[in-house]
Amino acid sequence: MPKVTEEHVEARRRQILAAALRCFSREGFHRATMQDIFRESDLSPGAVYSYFTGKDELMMAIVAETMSFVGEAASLVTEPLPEGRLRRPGEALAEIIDRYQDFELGTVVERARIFPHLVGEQQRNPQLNAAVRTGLDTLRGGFETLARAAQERGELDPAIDPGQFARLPISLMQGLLVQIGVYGEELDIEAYARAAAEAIDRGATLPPAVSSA
Amino acid sequence: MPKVTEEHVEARRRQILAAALRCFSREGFHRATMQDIFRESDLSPGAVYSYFTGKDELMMAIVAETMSFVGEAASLVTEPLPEGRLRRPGEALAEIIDRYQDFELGTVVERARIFPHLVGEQQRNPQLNAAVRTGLDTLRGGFETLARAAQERGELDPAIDPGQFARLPISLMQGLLVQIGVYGEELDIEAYARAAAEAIDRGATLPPAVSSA
Amino acid sequence: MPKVTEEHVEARRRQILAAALRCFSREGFHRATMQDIFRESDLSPGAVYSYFTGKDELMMAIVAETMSFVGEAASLVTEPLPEGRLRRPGEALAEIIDRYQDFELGTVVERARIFPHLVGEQQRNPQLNAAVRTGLDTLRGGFETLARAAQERGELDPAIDPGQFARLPISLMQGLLVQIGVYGEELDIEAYARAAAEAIDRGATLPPAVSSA
Amino acid sequence: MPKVTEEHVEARRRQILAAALRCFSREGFHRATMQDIFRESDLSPGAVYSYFTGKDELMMAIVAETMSFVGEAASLVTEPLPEGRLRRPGEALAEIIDRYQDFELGTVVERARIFPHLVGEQQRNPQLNAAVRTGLDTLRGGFETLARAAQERGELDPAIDPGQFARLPISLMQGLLVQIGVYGEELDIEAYARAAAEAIDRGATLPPAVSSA
DNA sequence: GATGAATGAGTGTTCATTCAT
DNA sequence: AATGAATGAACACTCATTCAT
Repeated sequence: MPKVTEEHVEARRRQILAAALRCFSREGFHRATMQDIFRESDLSPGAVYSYFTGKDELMMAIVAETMSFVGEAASLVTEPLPEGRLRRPGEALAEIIDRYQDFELGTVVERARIFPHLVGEQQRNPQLNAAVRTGLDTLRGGFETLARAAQERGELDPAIDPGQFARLPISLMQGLLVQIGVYGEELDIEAYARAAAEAIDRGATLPPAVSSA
Repeated sequence: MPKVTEEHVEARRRQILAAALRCFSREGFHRATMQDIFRESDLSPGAVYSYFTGKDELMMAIVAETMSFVGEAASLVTEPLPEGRLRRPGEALAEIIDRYQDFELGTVVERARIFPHLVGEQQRNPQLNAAVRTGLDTLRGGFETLARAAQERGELDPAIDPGQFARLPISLMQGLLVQIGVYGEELDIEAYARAAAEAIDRGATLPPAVSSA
Repeated sequence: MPKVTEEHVEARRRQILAAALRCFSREGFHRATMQDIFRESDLSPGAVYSYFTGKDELMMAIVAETMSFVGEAASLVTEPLPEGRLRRPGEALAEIIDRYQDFELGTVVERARIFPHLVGEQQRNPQLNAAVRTGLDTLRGGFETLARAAQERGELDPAIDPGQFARLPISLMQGLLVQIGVYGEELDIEAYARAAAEAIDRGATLPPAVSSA
Repeated sequence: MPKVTEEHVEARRRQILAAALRCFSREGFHRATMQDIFRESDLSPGAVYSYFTGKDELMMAIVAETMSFVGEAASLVTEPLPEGRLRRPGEALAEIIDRYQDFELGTVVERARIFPHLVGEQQRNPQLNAAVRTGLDTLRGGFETLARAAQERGELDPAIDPGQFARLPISLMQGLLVQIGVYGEELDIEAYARAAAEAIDRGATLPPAVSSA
């Protein structure tokens, strides 16, 4: 029965990763101990080590899971809406934030609190840095495309440099994560998303009034 | 000659803090070892320990120095310009970014790379979290004041919630730091500052054209 | 099988305590290093630290074991003999010395060589000092009781102050330990015990014979 | 002026030794730090190191000073009284205790509290052990001589083994030091000395009354 | 002579990992 | 497959000692 076993293996890996996420998000990658993870997962050292080669692999698995969100976000950004048009940049940002809340791994606050540790790790791991750059570049490229399209539609000031502009929604996402890390559950993510989308699409929200004139 | 000694002490402390900043920003607070700092500072363990009580104090000194920038930024935000008017929010953001580059401690990239480690630390240290919250709340309050003033001057859409809006320039600063962490020297901070200021003040840049009409 | 595990734990703790006793008795509490104890116990640092929280606990465990002898001695002193009478003070002292040799922890010489280190520790640790005082006060109280009883039986000069007198058998025990520390195996403990008992009970053993003459 | 300098040197050495005694007696030889001694002596490291080669020499100087008391005691024991007779053993013990209180080095309690540290040191330093043995053997030899003389004078039970008996006054001195270490100033040394002398000379104090009859 | 900043070997302790059961 | 006792390299930190001033 390879299938049953495989499912079991996958379940165990999930159980361990969930425990690792909680520990890493609470203490950081380097301060969390394997003991913490053994305790949090209710598993013995031997058990954990039979599913992962060690702490590094656990870290990287958490990192990969988190980064998969960036990839998902990047593909979401440039995907046309059902009605055929591309999203406005702020609209895309709001949707990314929305999806972030439904992401499967742990809770929103836990995921947000992993973020600075991921950045810290990426700063000292060239391989990881390369992966992050690629992900961010793709995402930024997507927002740049949306910005150009919005400019073409007359929804965004044509004087704006779309390449620089495209960094801003990314920053607003990153800043959101940092602020969730600070304020926890108290932060109103929906309100933030609306304000952020508005600010990014501001040039866009007015012209409709103009074009109706 | 107390002056000479005091200067010497201060110089040594600077030397050690600079080394600590480099180490912490490269490796993170918990991964950087005291040995790293001894090596980086060209000082022996005993020497370092005669100026600081230990790793924690070194961390906290770096944290405090970094946080002092938040305080400085907060007071800058609400300070009226020479001509008497308050800055527009984006204008204030651009100036904060500007000042950040002139901050005395280490290089811009080193300071930026400390940022995620500071966030990670603050997430698990309630005392530090309280300090960060206070700092961010003050800064946000400042931006909120600027936003209201801009609305009163007719430069910002009155439909905007100034409380939520005020989070955005802060996010744009935080996102900038994260992106410097990723892209290092390659990131064009000036261009980012211009784009960020524009986006925040967008409602403001158009009306002049409108009012001139 | 919790029993097996519990036995194993207890055995390991004994093994470590025995090693610690040898090290502490040879080098003193503060000069003995944990490395010494790892070597002496044939255990790794991690193993030792999984049974004891650190050097302090090891010290205190040795101290407690040693002090338990004082408690045992105190209760022995005032316990009536099978034939119903109380011991003469010197008799009680001899029995205490006797029991000391059968005490379970380490060898007689090792235990004796711990003694000055225990005294040194007690001199700078108020909590330990309080415990030692209590123990000694009880023991002295016991000898005082025996002295009064001997006086009543006409075996001890009634001019003697029993409170002061009661310090002397304690000193003879302490002095024995110090001299074992100096002379090691060469010291004839039995002969010492006989001489000490005689000296303490002298008023008791001779005068009856003399006065009857 | 070699004389002035020599005096100065001697004064400085005294000052340092006094500080060292206080530190060692408070913390023990191995727990007291050189920093403690610099602070206690109001001298800089360099100053202390120009009078003593290091901590070991300081320890040995304190030890020597303490041991010189043993030598003094030994010669006192066998020295005939002005009236020509030898002291009774208990009489000699009382006088030793008396002299101990007038000893020049530090206070009585400080000297007493050095004692266990000295014993601890002697247990691990063969050279020091040899010196202590020699001192104690001489002292014991002295008491043995007094005991034999007392037996010859009919003041001490001839059945007593003078060799073993001679250990007892030494133990009573050692026990006194230990108990001063425990009880500090509260211990009534005079009362202890009287009780101890009586116990040692017990056979002696009664017969004179008998023989005079 | 005197100072005290500096050294660096050595301390107590932790924790990722292994492997006999 | 699973356990958890055990390992040992690496860590933060201390302190006896030196030496440029």
